[in-house]
Amino acid sequence: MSGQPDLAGLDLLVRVAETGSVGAAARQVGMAQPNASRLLAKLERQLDLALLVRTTAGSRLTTEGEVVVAWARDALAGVERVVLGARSLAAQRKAHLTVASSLTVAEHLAPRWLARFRREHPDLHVSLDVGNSHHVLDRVTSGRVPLGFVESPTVPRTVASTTVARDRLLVVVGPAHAWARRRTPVTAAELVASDLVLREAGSGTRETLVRALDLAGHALGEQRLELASTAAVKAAAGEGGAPAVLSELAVAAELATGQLVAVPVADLDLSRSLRAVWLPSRRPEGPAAALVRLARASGQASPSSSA
Amino acid sequence: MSGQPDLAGLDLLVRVAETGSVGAAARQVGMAQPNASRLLAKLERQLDLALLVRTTAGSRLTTEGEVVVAWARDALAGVERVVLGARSLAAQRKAHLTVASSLTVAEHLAPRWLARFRREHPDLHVSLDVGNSHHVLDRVTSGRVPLGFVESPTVPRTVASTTVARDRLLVVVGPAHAWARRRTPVTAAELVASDLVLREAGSGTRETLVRALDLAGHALGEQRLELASTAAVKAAAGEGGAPAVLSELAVAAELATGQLVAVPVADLDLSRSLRAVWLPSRRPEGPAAALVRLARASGQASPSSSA
DNA sequence: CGGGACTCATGCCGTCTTGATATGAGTCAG
DNA sequence: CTGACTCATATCAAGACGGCATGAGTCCCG
Repeated sequence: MSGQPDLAGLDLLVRVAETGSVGAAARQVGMAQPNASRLLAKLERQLDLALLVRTTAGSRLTTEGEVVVAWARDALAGVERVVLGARSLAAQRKAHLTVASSLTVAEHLAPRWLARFRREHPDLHVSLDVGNSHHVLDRVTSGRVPLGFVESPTVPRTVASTTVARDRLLVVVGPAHAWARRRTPVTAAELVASDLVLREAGSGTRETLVRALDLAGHALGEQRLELASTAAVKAAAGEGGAPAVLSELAVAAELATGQLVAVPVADLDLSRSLRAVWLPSRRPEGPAAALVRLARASGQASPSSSA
Repeated sequence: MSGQPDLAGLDLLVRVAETGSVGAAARQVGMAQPNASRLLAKLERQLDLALLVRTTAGSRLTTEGEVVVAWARDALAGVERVVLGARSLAAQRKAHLTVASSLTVAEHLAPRWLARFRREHPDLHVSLDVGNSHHVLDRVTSGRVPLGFVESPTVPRTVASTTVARDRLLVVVGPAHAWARRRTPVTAAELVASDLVLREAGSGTRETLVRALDLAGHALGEQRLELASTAAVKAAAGEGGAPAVLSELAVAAELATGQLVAVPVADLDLSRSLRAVWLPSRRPEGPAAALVRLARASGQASPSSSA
């Protein structure tokens, strides 16, 4: 029924939790108090939950409200990443620091870097210039950007680099696919014989796969289903019965919810490193150096809990 | 400027990425095609980005669009958790399986369980009955719910239990606080002497802290700032200069972005286990057993907090 | 070569939602 | 007891949104 709860409503709710007052929350978002009141009432109606205990001296959360706020914070952080990211894509003009980034990095790592970076340097606009690995290396070597991030297995000798994270390609299928229940690894031969779904040529992920297959003495056939976006590949793999090869970063969420299942693979090395790259003559300094440091820090922060 | 991008717009964008067609995406969400077209145009205007390449034979993503879609999926998953969670809170009436849960579990673990559980059993309505640990144990021992989740350090002998995850309380301060730069551990004595911000009495987190302090031979003074919600505690600790004690699950996101900093603590054991509890006479079976299994599985997966 | 089925965009209209304002009731501190 | 705060309700205009009709372009099949 209630398809989409208002983001403004959730935002408001979180602020009420923080300030203890509907009016104060309304002021924070520049909204008139009566409208805030109405919006919160609507939210409660939509969710069919009593979220707030309104007294004439302020508002307190109910137990349910408390829980919903925690969830809402998470959700709002997610859309904040979209907004911040979109700004970084659009703000080429006003940017003080432009960073070239490959698709995988931009999609899965950059949002957190940007969010954190923004807190440390609120006055600094950083812009994202995203393309494939070739594009990134070109931008860096030509000196048009001081820093880039790529997921290539190797980088040319003309640039300096440091590894900020590791990544691995996974073979995934929908839960209904026969391979989902396989315990013995799939071989490279089986893989090329299957009706694999792929990104179009030029994608770094695809090139990594091709190279790995090549090293194992195999080659992809010509007749493949090629889709325009990672999302389309995921959808095809999940719904339909075809296997796909995607970055583990790209499918982490789907693996967690069981929408996709990872298939063990034999005799193929599908790992690669994500590197920061720069011209040796232009070693990162100041903000750029901070960004690299931050990237490396969040890269290794993934395993379980931190000290 | 562009405060809140429409969720409907992001949803639509993701579906366009999956289907390759604006019209098809519109049909999926039950929206007329012209409106979808208009909404997407508005989204592009708001973000100031060209997301789609519209041909008269369908629509393809631009590079920027591709990236935004990945971010949007994450964000949408976040709000989906809110919606699913809210349903589980509200649906007491129609529920086929009701589970009692403490606040910490409900806030930080339940959303993923619910999302995953929903995929495995789409027809099953599970309802969340959240309260403090005492409440949960009461519901379970009285037989009103077949299963509960608590974060107590111990459980009574009258119930059976299994540990599904571990948790630890952290002392956190805002980045501006003096303790943020401390390398030597804070002692229990320092902690009770500080102007600690706390939840109101009755919170499981607070009781764990009190017990740990008690074991170390300390007691909290009376005059404390008590706030009504975890969100308010976080805000007070982050903005103001006061330290707070919160579950590591609760502050994972803030630690990642640097809004809060964890302070090392000496001579206090602040760890606890999150347990599933049930009556020995009513060992979980079917869906309930599946839920416990699932909880344990995601517990030892990555916290990956993110999204 | 010419339907037919698909793609998308534009223009129009009625409705519903939203924002702004005014006001009243209840609580709390000086 | 007054002033500053809390919240809710009512009202009105402006803007957004949904639905429908239409036109232009592409692709495929007979």
